[in-house]
Amino acid sequence: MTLTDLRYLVALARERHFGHAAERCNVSQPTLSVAIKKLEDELAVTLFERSAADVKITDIGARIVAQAERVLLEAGQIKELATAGRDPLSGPLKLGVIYTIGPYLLPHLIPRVHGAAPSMPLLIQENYTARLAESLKRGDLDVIVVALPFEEPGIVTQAVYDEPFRVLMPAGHAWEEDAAIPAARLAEAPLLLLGAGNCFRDQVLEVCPLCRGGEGLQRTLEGSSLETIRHMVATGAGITVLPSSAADPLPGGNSLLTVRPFEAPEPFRRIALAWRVTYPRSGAIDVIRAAILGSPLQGVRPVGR
Amino acid sequence: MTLTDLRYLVALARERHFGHAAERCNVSQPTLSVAIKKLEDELAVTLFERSAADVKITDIGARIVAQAERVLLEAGQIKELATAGRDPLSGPLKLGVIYTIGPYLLPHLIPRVHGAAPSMPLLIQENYTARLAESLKRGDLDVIVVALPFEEPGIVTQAVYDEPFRVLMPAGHAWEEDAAIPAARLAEAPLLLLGAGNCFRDQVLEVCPLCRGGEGLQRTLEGSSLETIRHMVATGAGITVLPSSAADPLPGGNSLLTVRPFEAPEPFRRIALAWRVTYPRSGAIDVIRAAILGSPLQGVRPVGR
DNA sequence: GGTAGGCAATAGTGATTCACTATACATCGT
DNA sequence: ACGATGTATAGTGAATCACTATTGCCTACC
Repeated sequence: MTLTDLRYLVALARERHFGHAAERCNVSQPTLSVAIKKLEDELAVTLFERSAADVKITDIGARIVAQAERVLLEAGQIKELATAGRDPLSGPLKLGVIYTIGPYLLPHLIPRVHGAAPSMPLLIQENYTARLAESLKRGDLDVIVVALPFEEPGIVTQAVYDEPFRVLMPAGHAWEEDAAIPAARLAEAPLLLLGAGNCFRDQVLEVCPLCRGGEGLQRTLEGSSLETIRHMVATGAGITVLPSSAADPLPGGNSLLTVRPFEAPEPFRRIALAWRVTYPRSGAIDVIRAAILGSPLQGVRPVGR
Repeated sequence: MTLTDLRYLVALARERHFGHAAERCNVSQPTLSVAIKKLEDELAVTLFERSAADVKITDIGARIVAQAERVLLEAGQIKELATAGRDPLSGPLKLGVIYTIGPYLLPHLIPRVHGAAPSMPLLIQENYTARLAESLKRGDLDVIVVALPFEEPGIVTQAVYDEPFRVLMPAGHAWEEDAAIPAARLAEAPLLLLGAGNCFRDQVLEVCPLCRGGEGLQRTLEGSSLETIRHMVATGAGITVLPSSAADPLPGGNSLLTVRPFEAPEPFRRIALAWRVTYPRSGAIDVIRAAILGSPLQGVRPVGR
């Protein structure tokens, strides 16, 4: 029993004439005749009473035809689903973003994606890189925004932008005098840091290897966020390092804080998109990338593909 | 897209492993692999993300699998319908009976059929032979009970029983003296007859060709029934001829009427079943025949097949 | 960092199925 | 009886299906 057979069946039930039904199905009369006979044999049921005068459907035949119509209808739905799903910009996209990017990127990203792909709702999760990687591999996420380096088997990455680091200090801080801060100087002040698991913490410590050893001068704030740290800096609890997208928008409305760039070579992080090599909706990824690059993230430098 | 393809599809969605899914479908891994690829090409959609680690279903894939399961479910219903419909004794049987048999046969027939085939309800229509023939050919009826001769293209008949005719007269009638009545004598009395269209009318007139010419001696009662004629005979309006199944049960409880057989050669009618040659439920016809023969129709003689 | 093992994809082949043309067969109406 | 109409059957070629054998790829292990 194939779907073609069922199509022949309902055609014959409608036309009540083998020749006409065959014509409607664009096949020869014997083809349809044989197919119907095969169906009857397979089901061990007489579906039609054939006579020279006309073709009559049996009771059981009528019931089976009705069921066949249902089958064909449902099968047609498959094609419709496929057509609707062929557009990579249709259907939800599960996006993961690390904690230190989400709050600064998403407010810009979401409306842009919605504008470019209105029928692609974003399902967003913020988390640590490691967790995002897990979810991505499991298939719980489709695309993630992380900082490089990021190497995982079966995962491909594409750099999107570089983002320089800034030093954030309370207004009136001694370093305010300097236009740029040397990285090594971080070891001299109480440095507020995110908890372990945040890749940004590690990147900051890489900028200033002395900090790791300089006992007591850096304070780790477990379960915290850059925003919390910023408030703490404002209260004079210490200084910190922020990515430019988080730091640069600040001075305007916040006179309690001062932002300074690092001295060259300016430390920075490279932000990238990552997805499974096998992920088929590359068009969706392009939209995400474009939306990120279209977002007004201060201080960032796009990375050519 | 075939139903087999869809079966492979849902198996793979369940197993998430080409080899296991193939095994479950009793085919080789390449077979399933190719089939899935063919489906994806046909639908122009990626249904699964394949990687060495595992097989992930895409969003659109999951929706299509759900739809495929619906299709397979409905297709399975076809087989169930066929299995249920394979029994010729299941499903309603549309039975037609001529007016001059119905009232005497059906009260016996119906319970017997119900006993022999409880899941075969009878849909009964009483009518003239010509109307029954029309309905039978159109397919509005499946089997009819008629008097022979009955010849129609595409229709086969099977004699079931012979039924002698009787003379019915009011009690005290002059002919009461005789044990048997010669057919020719019918022309001598006011003969009450059914209207045109009733085959029994014609058969009675054939018994006594003189009656047709003997003007005024026979009266035609249009739109009447044997029962009405019987009442009229009881009131002395004339005599009539009845089939034995209608006449023989009478004398017991009706002292106003007298029944006499004809002289040999006893006129009779041959009652038969008729159905389309193409009608597939021969088992149902056998049940009807057996039920008729099992009915206590007085005076009738079964006709061997 | 090389290698073995697991897994899906591909190649190549044979069997089955599908659909065609030509024709036979059945029935009905003239 | 014969022609018209309509379905079934025969016979053939093409397409599809499913198989075995093999390749290619990735991962994980040593």
